Amino acid sequence: MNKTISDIAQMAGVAKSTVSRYLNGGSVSVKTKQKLERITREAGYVPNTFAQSLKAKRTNLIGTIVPRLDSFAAAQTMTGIDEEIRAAGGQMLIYNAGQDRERELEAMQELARQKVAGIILMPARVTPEHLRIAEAAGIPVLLVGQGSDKLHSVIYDDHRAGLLMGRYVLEQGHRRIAYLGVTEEDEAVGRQRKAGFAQAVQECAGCEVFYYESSFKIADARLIAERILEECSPTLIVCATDNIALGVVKAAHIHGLSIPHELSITGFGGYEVTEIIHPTLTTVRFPYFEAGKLAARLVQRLAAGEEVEWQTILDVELLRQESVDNLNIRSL
Amino acid sequence: MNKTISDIAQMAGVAKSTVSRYLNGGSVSVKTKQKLERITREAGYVPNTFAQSLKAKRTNLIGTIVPRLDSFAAAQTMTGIDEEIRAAGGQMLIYNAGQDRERELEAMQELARQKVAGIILMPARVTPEHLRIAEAAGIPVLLVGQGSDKLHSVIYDDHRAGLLMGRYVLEQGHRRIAYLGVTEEDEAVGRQRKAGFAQAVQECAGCEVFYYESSFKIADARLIAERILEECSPTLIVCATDNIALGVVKAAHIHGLSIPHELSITGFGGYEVTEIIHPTLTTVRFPYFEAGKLAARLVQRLAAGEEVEWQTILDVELLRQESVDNLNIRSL
DNA sequence: CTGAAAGCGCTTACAG
DNA sequence: CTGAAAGCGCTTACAG
Repeated sequence: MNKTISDIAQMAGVAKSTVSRYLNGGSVSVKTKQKLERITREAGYVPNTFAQSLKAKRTNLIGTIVPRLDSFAAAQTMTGIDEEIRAAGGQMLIYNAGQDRERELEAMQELARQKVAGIILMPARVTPEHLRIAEAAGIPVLLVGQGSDKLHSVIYDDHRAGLLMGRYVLEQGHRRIAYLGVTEEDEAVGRQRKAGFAQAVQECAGCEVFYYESSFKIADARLIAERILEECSPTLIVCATDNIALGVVKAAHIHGLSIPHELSITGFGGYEVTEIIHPTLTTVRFPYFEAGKLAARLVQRLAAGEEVEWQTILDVELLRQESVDNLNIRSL
Repeated sequence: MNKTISDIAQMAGVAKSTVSRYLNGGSVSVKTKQKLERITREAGYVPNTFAQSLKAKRTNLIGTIVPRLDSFAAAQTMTGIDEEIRAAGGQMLIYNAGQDRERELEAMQELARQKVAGIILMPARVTPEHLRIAEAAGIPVLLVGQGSDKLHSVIYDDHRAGLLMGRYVLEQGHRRIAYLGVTEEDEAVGRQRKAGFAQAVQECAGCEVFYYESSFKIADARLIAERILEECSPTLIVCATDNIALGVVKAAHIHGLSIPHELSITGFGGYEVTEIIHPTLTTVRFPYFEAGKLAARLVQRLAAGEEVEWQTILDVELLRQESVDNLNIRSL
């Protein structure tokens, strides 16, 4: 029922190859061009993508592997990737790894098998298997959010994010602080943010910091927050992500602690919800959307065989909102 | 560099067709089966999906068209669809329509062209063009969230949602209420929710309701909330979605109104954030994830040529949380 | 159970 | 500028 290139060729009285050339912008006489233009339009011709890909051995698909579909960061990044790829006439194929490393690796193989032009990966951690599969895939693999010395990447300046936040809260006079981080297996979120924060602390005398660890889940963060409040009564809890901060905010409300006067709280991420809640959450904005757009551009250039910068570090921005008390003013 | 079926055939000393039959579970002798098993494994053979699809004229891809990637409802639905399709050995191809009807229609055509096995569509509104394209596509199209008398659908009981919420807030003694809805072009969210609410109001004497309209955006809702507060000072604002409710909550905070004592607020949706904010938001839970799973099952059955129920209505559940004041108790 | 052959719809050198 | 031919990797009747 769908017209093929042969049908068109027959209707136009030319050879299939001429139609193909016309379709792909090859050299065709003005006359046949006009004729073909009319006929393909009238016949409602649409090329069969499988046949095209089978022959050309490539697609305009970019595979995107996300840890989960329902996270602010993933959604923003996907939106950015999609926008950019669509503008270039391509298409984004999303693979949900469900926060499971095995599925992440499977996804890479599956996408390679489908001959996507490139893969954008948002891993929690880059393992040797990732590198092995990426190499075997034979197509460009670009990392977002985590770096690697073997793969191209777009990353955030997590260290600076931690530093900015650390300096800011110290400026505000906080000296008894809990840092609620995540596993150091996560280089970006677990190590770098914490290291940046720790550096700020080192620059300042007489500051006491208590380090804790949570998963990325709001509910888990909330439980640990309860323990923190019991164990060390800080004036401030610095949380490694906005979601963790939300869990801590929840715990504070349940304990009847007023934010920021009885407990200050900060996050990292710049999720939309941080501006919605009351008080608004002081955090560091990460340019997820921009990272997605950039990643899409880079992976497309890699797919085209172009040279591309090895690693791009995107800048972050401190968002001073309402959830941090200024202890200097108070003590005046 | 990738092995083909011919390579395998040659290595095994059999014909290509035998290899193909083995791969597709056709009748092969135990002996050749074992041989082929070993050889395909050792050679790391992976079939070329394009060649398969070209020949078989079908894929195991299900296209999903979402209005946006970064919404709670869309994310939950996609996660459900993905989980179910993956379990069945298929794959989900996501298309982001960016809340643009034109792009939604284009996406349908594009997916049809790619010979996906079926399309799951989450439209804001079903137009005649949708129906025309769906028919021309020649593949099953299933709607989620909006019904139609021409297409299969999975919908929510929006009318009952409105009714449950209406009855509940009236029970709590509210008699001066603002309803902040959305355009009636949206049959489900705009018309049905409001109609259910209006029915509850009709069952109750002496209740005054002021109807307003907003877009789906938090910022817009916030602006309209300001107007509502000035114009009619209700004890309660019923919002057509949780996001709209968040905008109203924000406006209340800015005006220094305490929730729920000075202003009660409700939403619809059951977004995760409603349990995070303080006070928690009274809302109606919509089973987005379950809808996604069901939609995936149904569209796959349709793709297999099976008979499927025309429309499935999923039930909703009132979540009584903290954002509605009980005026009865107070007046005692 | 197995093989030879045709063909899915397209692209790409190669002649002319 | 145009056409005939080969081939991408697979599946599917059809014989045997």
